[in-house]
Amino acid sequence: MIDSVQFSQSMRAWMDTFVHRSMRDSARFVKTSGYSMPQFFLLMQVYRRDHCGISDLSEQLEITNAATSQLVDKLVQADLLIRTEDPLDRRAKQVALSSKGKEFIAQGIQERYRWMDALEEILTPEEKVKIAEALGIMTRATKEVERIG
Amino acid sequence: MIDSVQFSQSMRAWMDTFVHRSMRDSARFVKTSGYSMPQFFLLMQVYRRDHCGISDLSEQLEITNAATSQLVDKLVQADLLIRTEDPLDRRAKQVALSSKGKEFIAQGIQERYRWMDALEEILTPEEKVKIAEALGIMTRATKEVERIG
DNA sequence: GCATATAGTTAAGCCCACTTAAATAAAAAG
DNA sequence: CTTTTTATTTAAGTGGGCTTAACTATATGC
Repeated sequence: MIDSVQFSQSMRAWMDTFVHRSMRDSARFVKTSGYSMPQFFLLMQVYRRDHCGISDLSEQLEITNAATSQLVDKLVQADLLIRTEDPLDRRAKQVALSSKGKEFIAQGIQERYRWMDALEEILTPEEKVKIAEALGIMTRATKEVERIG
Repeated sequence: MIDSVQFSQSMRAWMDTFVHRSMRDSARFVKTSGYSMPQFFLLMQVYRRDHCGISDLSEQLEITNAATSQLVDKLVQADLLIRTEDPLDRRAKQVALSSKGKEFIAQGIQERYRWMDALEEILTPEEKVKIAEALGIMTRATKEVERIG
């Protein structure tokens, strides 16, 4: 029981600070980049899936196909996305990041990692080992949860 | 050196899954709530600071005072915020969450914690202890970083 | 006390994301 | 081969967030 309480408390405290930080940093990065949040989210989706169709994206982003199509179109025009016909189904389109798009996302992720470097500097080696182990456990567990339910 | 590599890798893997999850969950919650992301962010800011002025919020959200004023006004009308005159400086306003606003934010945070409960169920007691310790270290370190630079 | 700076609001207007409805075109079903 | 379903696009229209510019009201500095 004590384990659970400690776990919950430390987890919540961590989430509060971490979510706030990552949201703020992402928002700042996107704003200075000149692109919009919806555009960024869409690009992140494509990044995570490597390539995908319009309907996939609509489902993930929970917007209509029409909205996705328009959003994608702008990003294609901005040279961040490449849109090609799916050879197996000529109705469908395959969307993928262009090199410019990849670079953009890479920057966004790097931005996200920036403070991690700062964090690393003030941690002792023993602390790092502990954290690495714990995060490994959590990442695996999260994937497990995602898989099950 | 090996510590650092392991630390970085586990940290990045964790951030990837975690940021994605929390962003998606937040977006979904906000969408179903009927309010907008900017409104949600503003409310979260107020929540984090307990109460604050318009200019404070503008600075945090990196938008103009005019935008903040309008956003706040809508949230006051929606009964999520309470706006009062600062007694020490009658030009300034104090903005705080109403009970409805508090409830809304509480829901948002709870949503964020929901998967954590699922996570907890599949972890062993020993794993929980390790994680609690590691997250405690990280939360303190993050605050330290924030304080310094 | 007067000039200036500061906190916030209001108004006008722009842009963008989003929706619905209609259209196109290809695949699947019968 | 015709009908129906599926994937996407286009067009029209709505609403919201944001900015700039102008305005009000209070505080501060000389």
